Amino acid sequence: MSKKILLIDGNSLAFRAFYAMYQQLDRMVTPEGLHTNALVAFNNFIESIVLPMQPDMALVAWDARSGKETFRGDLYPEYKSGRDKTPAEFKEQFPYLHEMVEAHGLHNYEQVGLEADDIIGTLSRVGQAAGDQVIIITGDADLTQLVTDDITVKLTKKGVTQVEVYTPDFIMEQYGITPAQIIDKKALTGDTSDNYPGVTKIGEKTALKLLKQYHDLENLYAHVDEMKPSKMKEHLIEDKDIAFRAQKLATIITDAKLPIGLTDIEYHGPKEKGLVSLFEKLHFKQALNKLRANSLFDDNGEAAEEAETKQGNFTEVKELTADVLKQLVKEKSLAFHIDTTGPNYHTADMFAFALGNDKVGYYGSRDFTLFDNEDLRQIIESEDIALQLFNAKEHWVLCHRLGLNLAGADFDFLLVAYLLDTVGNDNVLSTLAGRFGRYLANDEEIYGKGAKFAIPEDDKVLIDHIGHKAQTIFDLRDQAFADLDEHEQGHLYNDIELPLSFVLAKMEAQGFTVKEDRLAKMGQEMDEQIANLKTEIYQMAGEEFNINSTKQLGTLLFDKMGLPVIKKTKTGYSTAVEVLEKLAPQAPIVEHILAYRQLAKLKSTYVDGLLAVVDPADHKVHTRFLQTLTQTGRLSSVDPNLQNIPMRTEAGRKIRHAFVPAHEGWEIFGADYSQIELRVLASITGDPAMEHAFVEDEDIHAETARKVFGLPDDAPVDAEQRRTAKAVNFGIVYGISDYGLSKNLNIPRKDAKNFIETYFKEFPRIHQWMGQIKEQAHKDGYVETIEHRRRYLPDINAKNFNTRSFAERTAMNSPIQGSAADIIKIAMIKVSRAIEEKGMQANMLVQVHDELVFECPKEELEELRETVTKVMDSAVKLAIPLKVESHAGPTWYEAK
DNA sequence: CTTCTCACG
DNA sequence: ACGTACGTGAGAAGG
Repeated sequence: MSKKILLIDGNSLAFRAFYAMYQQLDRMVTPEGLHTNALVAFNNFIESIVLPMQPDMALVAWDARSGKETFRGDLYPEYKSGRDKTPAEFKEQFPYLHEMVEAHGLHNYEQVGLEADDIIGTLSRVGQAAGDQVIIITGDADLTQLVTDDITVKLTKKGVTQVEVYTPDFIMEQYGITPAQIIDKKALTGDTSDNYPGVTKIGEKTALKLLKQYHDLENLYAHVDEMKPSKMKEHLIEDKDIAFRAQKLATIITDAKLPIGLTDIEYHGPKEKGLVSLFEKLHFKQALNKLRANSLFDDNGEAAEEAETKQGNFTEVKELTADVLKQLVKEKSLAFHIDTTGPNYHTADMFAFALGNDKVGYYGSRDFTLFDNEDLRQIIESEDIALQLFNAKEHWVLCHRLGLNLAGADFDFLLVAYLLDTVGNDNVLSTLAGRFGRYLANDEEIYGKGAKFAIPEDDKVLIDHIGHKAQTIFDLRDQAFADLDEHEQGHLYNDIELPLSFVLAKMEAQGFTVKEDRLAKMGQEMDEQIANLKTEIYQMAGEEFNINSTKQLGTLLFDKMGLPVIKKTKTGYSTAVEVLEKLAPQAPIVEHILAYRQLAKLKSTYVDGLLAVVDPADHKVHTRFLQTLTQTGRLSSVDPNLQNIPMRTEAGRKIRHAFVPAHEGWEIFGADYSQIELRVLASITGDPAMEHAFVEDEDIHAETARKVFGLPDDAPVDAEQRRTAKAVNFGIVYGISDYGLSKNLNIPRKDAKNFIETYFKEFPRIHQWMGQIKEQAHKDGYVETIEHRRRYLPDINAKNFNTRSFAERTAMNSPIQGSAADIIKIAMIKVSRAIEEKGMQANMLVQVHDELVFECPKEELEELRETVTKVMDSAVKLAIPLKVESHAGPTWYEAK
């Protein structure tokens, strides 16, 4: 019977693998310092291309490691010379490539005196002779000369997981020649990568033309005298020897003497133990998890053993009943978890929950009427039963919907994992558990995703899964808390993030009232203006097109109207605001397009977008503040995003008229920190000049202007100077670069550089701190805020200048932005407590990074203003005073 | 599902 | 020489 024989060109694929993931080189390093980019890509290649083929025989051929003494070297000493030296980061991965091949159940082979091509060439002919089907995978187009009806070559196209299939028909279609003629094509053109020449001035196009006419090299030279006189003819005659030598060099050996045969390369599938040990060595966490997930269902001996130990992580999950709850209510500590049908826990359906601990075991249920059970209510509401959770904020809201007040939260795995390491935090229990070496099935595997989402009918599947979640949370508690201690983050977790999560939960549940009719009316007015603008734009353009399409707009402005291209994007012309503003003086249509853009944005995002998420039951929007997303410690807000409601332009700011208090006779009150990031910077660095400016409550941008423009202390500063200084201050906070500043201010880079140098001279401690924080990042691999919030910077020692520079700017910016985030978080907790203690009715509604928004009865306004200002002012003790400004009014529009 | 643009701090 | 300002989320296009 015909067998499937797979022959892989190891060197060319490994080489491709290395460069396919070259961008990742610096970030893919094991703790031992081994680069793994080629290994990762090669593993992907085997898993996605090789395994699905299920070959009967499989071999990976390598060029012999010792020297290149092949016949080709004898024939032409320059063969393959002049190549760049193999990078050390690639070389060190070679031994593991061989081990990986073995572990996947493939065979390695190399032989002195032969190249990988020759081994593949020879074995492919052996296979063909035996009547088998041969598949060759390579990144080297040379091998296509081996193609026949029984031998297919798959050539990697992009990276290593996309291939193009070469058959005789395909080659004929592509080049108009047969596979055998590929050798003669190379005889004529030579090969720059293998460093041997062909006939002078003959490239691919000419070679193909000649081969179509004369079929092969021998015949061509037999008739070369009959050719019309031409430069090409002269070159052909001149370089005849070179051509025949190139022909020999290009010819892959198909009859080498090999001590191995087909029976030596039989494929019997991957060797699980080998893979596990290799992946552990290489710290391939994803690959390991995948392996473990699959082995649970695998029934071959070796894998089953593996599965047992993995399943041993979990105890049996039982059905939760009222009797069980009688037992559970006596426990001091319980893991608790609810699953919902979607990420928006304000609206998603709850379909299963679990409770348990290591002593009494784990219990799951789909029956939410159990939440009427007194024992369960006590478990959730009692301060005395410590709850172990994944996302405490979500569970507070879910319990709130069930009419319960969640209390006694002890461990929030999501929050702790985020504090330990913000990088690669996908907010999914199973992946975070993986970070702690604990396997758990993905929700996606159990429930599916998107349209395929379905709650399993089988209790065994559903109840087991949710029970295992509870167990995972419970089991990881001690380890996670120990890590937290090691990071000195106990205070950050216990006194800031965990209490904050309940402050946020209440804000979310409270919601912000939106006057839908006001919004709708604004929408109508906008629609009219949009329609008018559209007509004018079409008229000016002389045609109708989709103004929202950057592609169509680009065609109009740059191709049809011939306006100068200011900036390009990856895919075409940029039509961003800064580009259009530069074009506006040259073409009146541009102003209209800008106006259209602004209105279209406001209408779709803020009018239609907001109306779509207003809860019809209470006319409020209930955002979710994501507490474990940003890399700096800030919050983010989704569904809707209440942190980017327009403010900077009057037209946009009007949207805020629609945000109103929940009750008649109430007001909206906003309080914001003035210049908090610069104050934090002044405080951390202890810079005397900056400190002085803040202590004296000077205009900081004007003060900076005097410094960078060398003006006397009390000299007046004009608007332009202040604007420039403001941009410099922003730049400082972002981790300044002359390039960035020059772009922002639209000034020559040299001038920007001057500003920065002067700035650093005038604020020497800031300069000093910038150097120090970078150094610390290089040494430790992370930076910290005033509350020990940590941000890891895996790219800080990258070889690539850009990658490294980005990490360095981040090192400067994160402690500043993050410390400001720490401060307002502390303030939020204290404000919330103060409101409660004073028995005030006010509600905190939104946080916008340096600003808090409240609603309160009019009579309470002054007390609230006093309380909030005082608490925010004194939230933390800094060397620099914090300053709070506040505004109030009937809507959010006035409260800023 | 990615890219571009634009809203906020 | 390199070619970047820091942190977010949402909507519309277009493949």
